[in-house]
Amino acid sequence: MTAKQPYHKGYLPALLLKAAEDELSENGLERFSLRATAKRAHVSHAAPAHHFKDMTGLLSALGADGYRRLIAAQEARQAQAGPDQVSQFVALGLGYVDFAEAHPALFQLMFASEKPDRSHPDFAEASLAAFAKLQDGVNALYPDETDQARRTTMLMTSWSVVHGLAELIISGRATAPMQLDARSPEERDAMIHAILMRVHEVKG
Amino acid sequence: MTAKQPYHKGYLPALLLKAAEDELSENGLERFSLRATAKRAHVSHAAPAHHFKDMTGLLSALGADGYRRLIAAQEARQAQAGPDQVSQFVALGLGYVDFAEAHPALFQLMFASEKPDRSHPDFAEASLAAFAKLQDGVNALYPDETDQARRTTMLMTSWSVVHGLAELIISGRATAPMQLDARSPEERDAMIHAILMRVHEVKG
DNA sequence: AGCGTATCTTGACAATGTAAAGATACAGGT
DNA sequence: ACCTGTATCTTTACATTGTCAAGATACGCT
Repeated sequence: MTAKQPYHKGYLPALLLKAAEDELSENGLERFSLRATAKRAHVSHAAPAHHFKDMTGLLSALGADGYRRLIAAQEARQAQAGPDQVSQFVALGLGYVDFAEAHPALFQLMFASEKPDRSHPDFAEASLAAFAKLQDGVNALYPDETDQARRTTMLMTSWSVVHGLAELIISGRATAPMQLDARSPEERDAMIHAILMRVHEVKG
Repeated sequence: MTAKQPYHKGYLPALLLKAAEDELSENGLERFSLRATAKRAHVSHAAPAHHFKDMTGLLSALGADGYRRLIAAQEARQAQAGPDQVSQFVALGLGYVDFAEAHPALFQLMFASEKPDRSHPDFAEASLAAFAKLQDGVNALYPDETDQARRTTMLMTSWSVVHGLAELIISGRATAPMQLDARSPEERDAMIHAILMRVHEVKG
């Protein structure tokens, strides 16, 4: 029984995903390193390749998990929102920004990066589910006979304003010029609420 | 007179910036390489350091130039728009999206990257000028007695929707799910126009 | 013409992602 | 119990990257 433990014990994939996310949170997406991730998981630098082929494979799995947690963040907001369709729809936007603020680097990986493989089954399925949820939320706001082109336009508009707000916040573009960080969470939520309702011309 | 030309001739900084932008356009921001940029400019890999200290220095200069060209794209739209303040404001948004579509990687470098040094004088001045232009456009829409908090909210909203649209387009997130690329430029412009006017409650 | 500085090249270094080969653990059959 | 094959992990190696230091060349100035 020697003191050195030559091999790793435990379920490595989950440990690597956790290590990768910690690495992302601390160093950001642009300084992400596969070897540093392996080191953080107390494994050799080539160990990840046996579970996720590439760095692409690891980041694809991590991104897929991110989409599932994005949906969870939205559902958390929906759970504490009013039952009407407008409140439920606004909750989608609030959860979207919540997630981006809580996991900025992961958010960038999911939406603005070419590192993950978007055709990877796990990633594609998860991202489509998140998109479908947004699409359903928009459709619920309009009667069945609404023109399809108009639906698409409103979907595009809603997604753009929420996504843009999230991007500007996490990239720091919104902090210095307009002290958005000085606003209280309640003010922020009220602003998102007002914007989305104005975009959709609903009275509330 | 030997055939080999040991040293480079010409004004290197401009050549390097051009090479760096070509490199960005072809490979994207995440695969950008300083050595490849130097090779493209037919210079040794250490030559850029004498004009722009770092890779950070080069990308900061490139980003600053990007902001100046972003303003130019907006002014080009303003030149062919109506003289009223609403049309002039909408032109800012159209030029913003024009620039993002024409130079996606440069756009990401400018807004969503930590590679450039945002405290670099040239970069900071150019980015502030672009922001000020947007700010002036929003302020022109509202009378002088308008509440400052409301001004900030409307600025935030306008920037978010236009920036989000640009991000979703250049990252490819808007193409597959809603065939945005299938829409004609006129339809795209009309959509941006309608969105911005609705956000600002102006009649037109 | 000579000197000093700016500009550019060459060489070296550590860090990175990936592939190949070696080492260890483990399951299943006999 | 033992052997064998496979999965898992490590080690080694390689090409590429950004940065630094040192050497080579060009050019302005006196």
